[in-house]
Amino acid sequence: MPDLTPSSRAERRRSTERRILDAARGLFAERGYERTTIRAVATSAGVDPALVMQYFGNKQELFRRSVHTPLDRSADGLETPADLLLATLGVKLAGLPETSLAMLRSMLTHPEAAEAVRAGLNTQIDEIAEAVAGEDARLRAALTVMLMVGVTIGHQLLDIEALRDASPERIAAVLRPAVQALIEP
Amino acid sequence: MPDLTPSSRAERRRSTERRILDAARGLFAERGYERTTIRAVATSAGVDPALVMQYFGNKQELFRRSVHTPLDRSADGLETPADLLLATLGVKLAGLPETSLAMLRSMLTHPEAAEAVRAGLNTQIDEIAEAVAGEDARLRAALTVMLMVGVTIGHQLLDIEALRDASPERIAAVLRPAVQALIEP
DNA sequence: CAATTCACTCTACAGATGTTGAGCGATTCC
DNA sequence: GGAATCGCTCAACATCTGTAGAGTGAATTG
Repeated sequence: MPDLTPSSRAERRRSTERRILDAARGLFAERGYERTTIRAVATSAGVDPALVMQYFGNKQELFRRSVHTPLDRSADGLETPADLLLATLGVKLAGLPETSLAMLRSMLTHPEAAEAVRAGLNTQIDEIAEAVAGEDARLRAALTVMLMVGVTIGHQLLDIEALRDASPERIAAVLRPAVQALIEP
Repeated sequence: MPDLTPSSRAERRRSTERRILDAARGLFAERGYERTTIRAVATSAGVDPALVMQYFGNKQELFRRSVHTPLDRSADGLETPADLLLATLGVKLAGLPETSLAMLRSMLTHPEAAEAVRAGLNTQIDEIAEAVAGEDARLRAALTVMLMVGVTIGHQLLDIEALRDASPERIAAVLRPAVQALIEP
């Protein structure tokens, strides 16, 4: 059912590598790091488990590569002039990229995911803090970011009804005054 | 080093059961469900792994019992008249009970923990929604709750610097206007 | 004090997991 | 067209996991 052309060796390699990464990313996002097995990834990619190892060496590295976002600046290191936060939240609620879902899902139980998320969030916090005046700038930025994270978790990972039933626009609208209260002392 | 009195059989039983539960709770809170092994719990409690099984039947049940909060109403089913939210947040930031930490830690990767947390949060949301007027009551309540969860995760589980360095009072103070903006349309 | 109960440990098993090395067969190179 | 390359699979490993059953010795009971 995929492409019928066996194509060249190099192409095939890239193709299956991508299939493995896609499968891994999906499973990491859905189940988190520990519950995702090499075998499950291999099966989902239609490949032998040993091949996964050959390609990525170990599970850790597979996770890193799955979760790596090449140039997608909007994914995690967003460009946030204080109020566009809500726009990017809209994006997040509409459907966070699987790389981010995978890291969010694993961040509480997998040390490396935790570190990656921590680093990403701290970057965001610093960026936002610059746009905020006052002594509490970093604190306010951090609280704003964790508000976004909390809402995202409730919506995307925990599937809280009250959030699932609301449109991203409505959520953003309700959230706006709260965000303003946080970043505009 | 513990009590030297071997005491009665019944006492000893309760005592070691509590030791096991304490050990389990601590490990679940620290590592989450999957990374916590029966053997680690047993070792930490100074007991044979088989005894843990004998006492609790299986890991799932051990988790349930570890995480069960007997009468601690302030833990998760808080009594929230809309503004006392911040007071209870203060409690959370000062040090969430380990039962809650264990569930929070595991909620993204362990289905049963997810369900328990979802149920607890929905209860909170309902309680808060009653105190909020307007069409968006439940949505506003949900966003408020997820704000709290987000901040708690950042502070307790991810150890975000900007939050770690701030006192609970300061956090509550900065948060107040935002919460008001959410629950007072 | 003899019999029994019972908290507790030892040993072991079955299954899953990450990981490895040998090998096969088609593609590529000269 | 023969040799080398290389994507890929097979079979197997060592380890760790949750879990079960038999047994032991001290507390309890009559």
